[in-house]
Amino acid sequence: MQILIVEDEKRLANALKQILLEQKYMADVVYDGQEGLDYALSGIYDLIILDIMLPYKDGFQVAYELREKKISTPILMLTAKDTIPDKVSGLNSGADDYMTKPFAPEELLARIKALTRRKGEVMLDETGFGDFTFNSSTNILSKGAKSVHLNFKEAEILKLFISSPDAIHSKDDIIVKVWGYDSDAGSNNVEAYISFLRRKLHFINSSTEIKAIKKMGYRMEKA
Amino acid sequence: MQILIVEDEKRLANALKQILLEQKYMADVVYDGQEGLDYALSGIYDLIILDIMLPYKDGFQVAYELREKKISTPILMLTAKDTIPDKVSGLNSGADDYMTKPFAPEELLARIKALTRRKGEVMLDETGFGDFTFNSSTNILSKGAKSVHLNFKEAEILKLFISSPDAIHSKDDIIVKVWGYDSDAGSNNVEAYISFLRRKLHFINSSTEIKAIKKMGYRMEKA
DNA sequence: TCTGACTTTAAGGAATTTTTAAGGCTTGCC
DNA sequence: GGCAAGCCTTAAAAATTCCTTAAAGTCAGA
Repeated sequence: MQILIVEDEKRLANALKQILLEQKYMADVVYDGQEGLDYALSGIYDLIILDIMLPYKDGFQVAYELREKKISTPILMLTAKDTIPDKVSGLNSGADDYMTKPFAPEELLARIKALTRRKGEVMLDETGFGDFTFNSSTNILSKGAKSVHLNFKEAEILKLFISSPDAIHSKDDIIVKVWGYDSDAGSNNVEAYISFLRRKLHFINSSTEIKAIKKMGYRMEKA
Repeated sequence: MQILIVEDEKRLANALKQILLEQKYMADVVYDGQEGLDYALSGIYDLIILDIMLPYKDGFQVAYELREKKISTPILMLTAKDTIPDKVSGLNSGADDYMTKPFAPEELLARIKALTRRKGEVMLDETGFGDFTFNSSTNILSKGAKSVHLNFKEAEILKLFISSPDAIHSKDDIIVKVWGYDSDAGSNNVEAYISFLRRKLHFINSSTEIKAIKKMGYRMEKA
């Protein structure tokens, strides 16, 4: 997850970067509007944190030009003034959310989460269990040199197991969480996917097992 | 972990409750804002899931009044609209997080976990009697280094004995509770399973005994 | 429209659980 | 001792649950 910070108060900019790094986001910092625009146009960012008061080109202008050029990266505007006019201009110019300074890091993180979630996937990044690692933004499962791509449902199920290790997940549970509460998937759907997952775990030579406990569900276990 | 659901769409409300119950949360459901406020004021909840559009009193208002009254229970707002103004009002009115409908159960659970993490208690389903322990989520019976897996019916019967120690359980009792009211299992079924259980207790070197009391039933006794 | 990735469905076989049934034990009583 | 009643154990049949794979369906992008 790449975040661009465009903020001329260096003190604040660095504090922001610090907060983000602690949360395992990658963050780049630039100090004026023009530079911000140049960087943002690369399109590699997942979110832009954009101050309004900036040298050379203000935040409104940057946001506007970005949208003009069809860059749809979410923008979180920062403003020192808590005035309605500013808010409105911010939203009109293409920002997705705004926040007034000063703000609590908590709030910043909540908003970042909200804005980046919209693109679909959650950003748990690299997690793991036992001897493998799983990158939930690329859905790549790997161990050592070997790796394999998981499709959506495989990934969802794996994330379930990773998120509550040692728990046993019933088929109904898995259906509700992965297929949805009003789906008409049956137990065989789960069985099929468990089978796919096992095959892929085996393919990367992981010794982690997904064990079935009859009438109860499945449980992932380290070797 | 007690959760209050304030949601007027009954279908959704019940689905939510279902999801939560499966995760071993306790959940209460109310269908309008006023009632939601009344319940929440009791302060017994660890989390409140609050819809915005509600009869009598909307979610913003409920959240606001709760915070006014110094109730700091975490609030997870639900909104059908994915608009910035809503998000902002939600956060400003005192919500801790919000989620737009429709949502994946996965996401809901992740957020609940995040919001309630502070009190983070995990429930281990370990019980025991005499010299053995029994994990009722994995159905593993163990003593010291030795352990053995119980199948469904064995586990049900053992749980019966553990739940009311020292009681005498008649065969009819056991049949009703484990096989069901209208089953056609006979006393020999129970005898067979008692036998299986004894063998497994012996296998792990437990000195706990299941004694038969003629014409009456069985009782589990410490050595 | 075709292709390729993903998902669902179906079916046979493997593994485990549950039931059934038959014979053996123990106890108490004649 | 002989017998009956109740309980115990075990093997094997029956039923259920789980596994795997192939084939068919679905859907979005080239």
